[in-house]
Amino acid sequence: MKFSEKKNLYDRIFEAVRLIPAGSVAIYGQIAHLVGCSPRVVGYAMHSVSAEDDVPWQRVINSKGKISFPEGSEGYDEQKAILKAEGIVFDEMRKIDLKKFGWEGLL
DNA sequence: AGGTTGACAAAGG
DNA sequence: GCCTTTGCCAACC
Repeated sequence: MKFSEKKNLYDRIFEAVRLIPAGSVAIYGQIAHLVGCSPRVVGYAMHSVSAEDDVPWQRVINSKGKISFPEGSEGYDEQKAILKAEGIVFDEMRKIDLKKFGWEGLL
């Protein structure tokens, strides 16, 4: 029994994202694998998340280790601020070192 | 009911 | 290392 698969797919994705510990980040593909669907759906679900939801969507980034928002946008700035507050470090290219902060999942 | 879109990923050129 | 193509699956129009 992994997650509440009785719920909708989005809810499963949200739960998976909630499992990400502070100070770590996960890529879409990882979440997708956890819930058993394609990364696109994860991205769509993230966009569907509301501020009222208790989902740390900011800890979910793309496989390049970068924030999936266009730089200079509100979402980008906010997400970067939160991640920095959680201890995530950005390099010169504004990328996150997945070697250190990459979430190992349920490993 | 059907076509398009999407905060993506992996492989190929 | 960058751009293009393919796969992917659910939500949205």
